[in-house]
Amino acid sequence: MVEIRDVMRKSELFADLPVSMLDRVAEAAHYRVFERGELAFYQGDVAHSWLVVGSGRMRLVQHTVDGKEVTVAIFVPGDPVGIVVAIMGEEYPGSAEALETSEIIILPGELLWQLIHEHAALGVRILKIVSARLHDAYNQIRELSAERVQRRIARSMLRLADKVGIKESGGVIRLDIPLSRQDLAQMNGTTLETVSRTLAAWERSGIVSAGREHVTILKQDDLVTIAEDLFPARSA
Amino acid sequence: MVEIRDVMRKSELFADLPVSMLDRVAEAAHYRVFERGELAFYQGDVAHSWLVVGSGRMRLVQHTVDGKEVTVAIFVPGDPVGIVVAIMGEEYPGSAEALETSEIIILPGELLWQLIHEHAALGVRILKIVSARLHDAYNQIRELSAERVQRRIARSMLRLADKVGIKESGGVIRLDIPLSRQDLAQMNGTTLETVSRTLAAWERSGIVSAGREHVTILKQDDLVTIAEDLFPARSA
DNA sequence: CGGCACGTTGAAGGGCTTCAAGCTCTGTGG
DNA sequence: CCACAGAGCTTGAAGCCCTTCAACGTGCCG
Repeated sequence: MVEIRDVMRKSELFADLPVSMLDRVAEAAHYRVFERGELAFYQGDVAHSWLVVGSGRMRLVQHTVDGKEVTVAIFVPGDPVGIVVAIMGEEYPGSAEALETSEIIILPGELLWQLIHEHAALGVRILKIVSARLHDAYNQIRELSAERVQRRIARSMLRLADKVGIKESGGVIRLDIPLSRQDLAQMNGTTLETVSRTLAAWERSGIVSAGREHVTILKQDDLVTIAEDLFPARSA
Repeated sequence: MVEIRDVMRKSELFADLPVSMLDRVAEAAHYRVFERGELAFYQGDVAHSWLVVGSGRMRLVQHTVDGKEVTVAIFVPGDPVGIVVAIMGEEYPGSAEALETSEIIILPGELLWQLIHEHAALGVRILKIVSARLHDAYNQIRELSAERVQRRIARSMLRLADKVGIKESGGVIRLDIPLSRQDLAQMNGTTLETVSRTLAAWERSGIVSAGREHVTILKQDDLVTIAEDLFPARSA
């Protein structure tokens, strides 16, 4: 079980803030474990509280009118989730779902409102985080608008490598997250069949090694080439 | 020519803030006119300053590796542009381009940094704006991931109606912006030909009236139906 | 060891892109 | 004032990337 203070110390959000402030946050914190597939909050609900991921992974998922699901963001330990809407009392922009068993710290939005007014540096810290997410979102919009599926999948895997990649010997990077074809499809606006075919092709080329809900990057450079380079979608 | 104080009063960002603060902002402000197609800042540049749109329209555009352009956001008078990255001194997430002759107020990022620390409410105000944009971006990601071109175009036109729509008699809404097929294509991740064909179909159904760089919504309800409803992409 | 979720592979088809050719406005200079 | 150039737009045709449907493996777990 994670320690609340420990999570805060390691989080970009709270690191180096006055101890008195951390005390007040820790005091207001609740702790809960979410199992895989459980939702911590629901798209459209009015946000009174927000989360910090203690351990595990969560994703922010949006539902379309015709029942599809789209993953718009992934969160790892230390990341705040739903923080801005909780400050304002607005609606959650998506549902928060645990990708695996996750320890979550639940905090009231109101407290944050007070703390920001007392300590503007905290506001700047939050701005920085939200700004980075907006940046990511814009990049994702560009990719979805203009790029082929294969390239989008390559990019998302490289992003995942940054977030949850574990480096092993020989430049091999294991993605430490349960990652089904369906998950990759939802992150890239495609179907599980297309992901399956793409991964199979990459596997034949020795670029990745893919198992059940699990992917390992063998040749990162080749993946970067696919993601960045300019070849008009030839099949591998 | 717009008055700086006037723009600030009407802007969501500054409205109701202390006069002393507005004074300091106005003092640091520069004024410049950008003609259609001119860029106010460039994707990837380090941000030292940010903008407020005084009059006209600007868009944030990203460039892909293979030379395509993608519009990720549109800004109208009162909107701040590049504000968060300017506070932090990070890189602009895209280039800011004038869609028509626009009066722009240019402000240093550093000043904002100081003001936030003196007056936390300003930070909250910025947070609110950025949060709304992130929300928009997530919605756009969902649409691009899971929805057909026709529906995306319908949605973007409804959004534009909110932003720059001028209501005329009989529920008719004129989009007050130079809007070419190419522009609509770049906002929706498609091609100008597809946009042309879609608009032509809608025109035949009497839903819109489209001219050279100009669109008017005749039947908003029908457009909402296309954007929200669940019909499997039948052609009009 | 059977059930079920995850994954693979094939085949068909369609929405969109791409390429191409020609049209129609709008502004401009002779 | 008119012609012309060029940007914006239309329309057709070809084709392909990707989705969709379908059937069948495969591995995990109770």
